[in-house]
Amino acid sequence: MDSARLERILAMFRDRGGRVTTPRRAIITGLLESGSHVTADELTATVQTAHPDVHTSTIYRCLASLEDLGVVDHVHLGHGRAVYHLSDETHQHLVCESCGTVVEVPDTVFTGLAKGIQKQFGFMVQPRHFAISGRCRSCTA
Amino acid sequence: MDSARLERILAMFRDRGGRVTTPRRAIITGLLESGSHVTADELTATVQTAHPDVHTSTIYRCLASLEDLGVVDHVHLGHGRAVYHLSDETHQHLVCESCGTVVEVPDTVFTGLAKGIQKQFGFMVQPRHFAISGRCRSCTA
DNA sequence: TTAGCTGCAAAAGGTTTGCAAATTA
DNA sequence: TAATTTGCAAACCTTTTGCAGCTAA
Repeated sequence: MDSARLERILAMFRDRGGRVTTPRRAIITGLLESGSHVTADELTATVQTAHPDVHTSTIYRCLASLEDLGVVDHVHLGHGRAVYHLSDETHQHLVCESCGTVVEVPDTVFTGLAKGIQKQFGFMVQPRHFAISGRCRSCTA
Repeated sequence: MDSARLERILAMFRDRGGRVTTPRRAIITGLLESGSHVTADELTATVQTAHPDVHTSTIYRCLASLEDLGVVDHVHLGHGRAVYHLSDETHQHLVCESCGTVVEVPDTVFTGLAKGIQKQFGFMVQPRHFAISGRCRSCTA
C-alpha cells in the first residue's frame, strides 16, 4: 500500500533513537490498511493474521509510542473501548447511543462551537479524544 | 438538605412497584449532597461514612435504576471512569486533557452545533454522555 | 407472603506493568 | 555491546453478574 508512508513513520522512530522492529512494521502496516478507525483488539487481530506472535501488550505499547510521535490519536466511542486512527484524518465521531452507529463528520462542523467556547470560557476545544453522543437518523424516527 | 426532593425521588420508586430501602435513601441523599458530579467511587465513599455496609455493587445498581427513572445521568470524563449527576442540571462538561480540570458550560452553547449537525447529518446530538476534550485556559498559555 | 433488593464473591472487559529474554543499532 | 523492544503472565480499574439471604410492601 503506502509503503513510503510506512517508511516515513519508521524513520520517526529511528530519529528518536528508537528501533525499527518487525512488530512495529506490522502494526503500522495494519493501521495504514485499516479503515478510518480501529480498536486495539481489531488491530491485534489484523496484525496476528501475518504475525501470530505479536502480543496485545505490544500493540498497546506501539500505539502509545505512535501517539507520542503525533502519528496516531485515540477516541473514546463509548463505555470502555477506544478506537485509534491516523491523526491526519481530521474528522469527529458521532456515536448513536441507541444502536452504536458511528457517523464521521468533518472537523469544520465544530469550528463555530470551538470559537464560542474559546471566547466565553477560555477553553480550547479539541474534541478528538471523545465522541459526541446522540441519536442517529434511523433511531430518531 | 432537600428532603422534599429525596421523598419525591423515593416516591418514583414506589410508583413503579419498587421498594424504598435504607441503601437507596443513603445513596440519593449522597447524590443530593454532592456537588455537580461524582464518580461511583466517590459516592460509595460518601455513603459508606454513614452506612459502611452498602456495597459498591448496590451503588451501581441504584445509579442504574435512577438513570432509568430519568433522575440521574452519567458522563464519561475520561479513560475509564464516569461521573454521575442529577439530570436536571443541564450543563455540559469540558475536560482538560492536560490537567483534568472540568469546566461546566450551559447546554445552550451547543444548540447551534446541534442544529447544524441535525440538518446536515440527521443526527440528533445529545452530548450528555460524553465530555468534550480540549485544553483549559491555564494549560493553553 | 413474595417480589424486589442487598451483600458478597467472583467475573468481565479493556488496558497496563514487571521482568527476563530477544533484538536492534 | 548497550539500550530498546518484546512476549508472557499477572495486575489493575471500573463495572457487572450470579446467587442465596434479607426485607419492604
